[in-house]
Formats: sequence, C-alpha cells, structure tokens
Amino acid sequence: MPELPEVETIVRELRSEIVEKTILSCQIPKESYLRGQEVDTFAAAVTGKTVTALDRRGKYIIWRFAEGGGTLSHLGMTGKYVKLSPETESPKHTVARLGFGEFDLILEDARRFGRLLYFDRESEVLPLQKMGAEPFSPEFNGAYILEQFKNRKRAVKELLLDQTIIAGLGNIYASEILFRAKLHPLKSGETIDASQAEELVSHTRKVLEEAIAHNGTTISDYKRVDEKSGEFQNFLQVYDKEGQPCPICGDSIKRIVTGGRSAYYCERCQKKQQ
DNA sequence: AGCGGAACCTGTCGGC
DNA sequence: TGCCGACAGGTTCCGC
Repeated sequence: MPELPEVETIVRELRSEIVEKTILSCQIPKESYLRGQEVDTFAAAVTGKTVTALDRRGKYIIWRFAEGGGTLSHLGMTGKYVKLSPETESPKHTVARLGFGEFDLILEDARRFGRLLYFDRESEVLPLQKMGAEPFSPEFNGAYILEQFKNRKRAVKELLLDQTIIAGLGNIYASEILFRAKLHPLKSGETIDASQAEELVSHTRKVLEEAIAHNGTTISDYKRVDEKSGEFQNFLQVYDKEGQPCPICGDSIKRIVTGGRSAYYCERCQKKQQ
C-alpha cells in the first residue's frame, strides 16, 4: 500500500504518539505475520521496552528501543496503524496490538503482505542491508542512476520500483515521476542518458516532497494514523487515469502492464526513443 | 546476473 | 441479487 511519502507521514504522526513511551503489553494474533520469529519471542522482546526513536528507511518503519534493539515494520499493501482505547475490541484484521497504557496501538493488515520483526542489531537486518539509495540523500544523483541503469535492459519503470536501486518508490510515484521527466515507462534502462538521469533525480525528489507535504496519497485504503487520509491524490497527473486527458497535451492517458504492474503514461508526451 | 512469472492474501468493483 | 474475473500504494522465490 504505502510508498515513501505515506510511510514518512505515518512515521511523523506515530513519532509524536509513542516516542518516550513504554510498551506495556503485546499481542500478536497472526503468527504468519512475523518473519520466522515466534510470537512469544517477539512479544517478550518488545514488552517493557521504551521507544527512543522512530525512523523510516525506504518503505520500512524502524522502531528503536532505549534498552537496545528495535523493530522493523513493513506495511505491505494494506497495513495501517490505529490508536484505540484499551477497552475496544481488536478490528478484524489486527496483526499486532501494543499497549501503551492510556491507549493501545493496533496494526491492521487485511492482505497480510506486511511484516514485523524484532532485531537486536540493525546492521544484521537483511532487508535493510540490500536497500538502495534514499531519494533525499546526496548519494542519489545522476551519476548513481547512470551507474545503476548501465547494461540494464529492463524497463525504466521497473528499475524505479527496484528497492535495491532506489528506496521507497512504488507504483503510483513511479508513473508520476516518469510523466514529469517525459520518459516512456518501457524505455530501456541502459538508454537513459546523463541529462535524463538528472531529470529523473530532480523529479523524483520533487514529486516525493510534494506528496509528503500533502500527507501522501489516499486512493483506496491507505490511511494515516487513526484513519486520516492523505491529499496528494488530488494532484496525481497520470496514475489510475486511463482514458482521461493528459494534463499537458490532452491526449488520452494509456495503461500498460510491465513487471506485472500497471503503468500509466501519455504516449505523446513520454518518448521511448532519444 | 538478470529477467519474467507466480505466489502470498483479502477486499472491492464492474460486467453479465 | 449473485457469481466471476480483474485488479489493488509490495516483496520474494523459483526456474530459465
């Protein structure tokens, strides 16, 4: 569900609620939600721990504890956090429930594509080791894109979604970035030149900045903490707009499938050649 | 190594 | 109204 701007929004909201607070209880109803960790092990590891920081890396949320160690949370497609009073019954798709005293924090995930895991050392967490460049870091620049896309015949849309290259982009923003950069989603990675790489970098940062400023995109079921919605869906130019006019030239927006995912684009504005 | 496709899940929406 | 297929902000695994 959520991409970088949505996760960033959730982290900022969650931070103000739980940093400096202590986890008093932990219930995990669905064992399969943990990556190879036992429910009891996880619960024992986090119970009694005080949250010192909450950070984002790509689409992951990283909890850090005063006592050392931490928790990695990925929301998959449908994960969301909701604060409830301790008396309220858990919603249907609750995958974790953490008691903080005055409120309980519920993690819901209908499709259960998300994951939760406790770690002693962050450096040993595999998904984080393989993570690509953060879009707002200096490491993410034109030269980096050129290096990463070199000899890659794969469609640029698929390369943008590769988390080992760029951390945090998902299906909505990949289409929006390519539209702004005037690049066809099926353009082969190795054909991207230096100025196109620079365009990709600047438009990636710009789209993500704008989306964060609008608290992310709510299309079907992405919700911020406590069921609040984002507003960036009002500024999307191509995503999910098949058949609607291109905001630049008026041509009809097309949908194609690449890498098993929908890509939306304008045939006239986004060129595969050159 | 890199690529395409399937698998993991549940919910929703549109067509017949 | 009901059934059925297509599709959904993601990741990972498997075979070629």
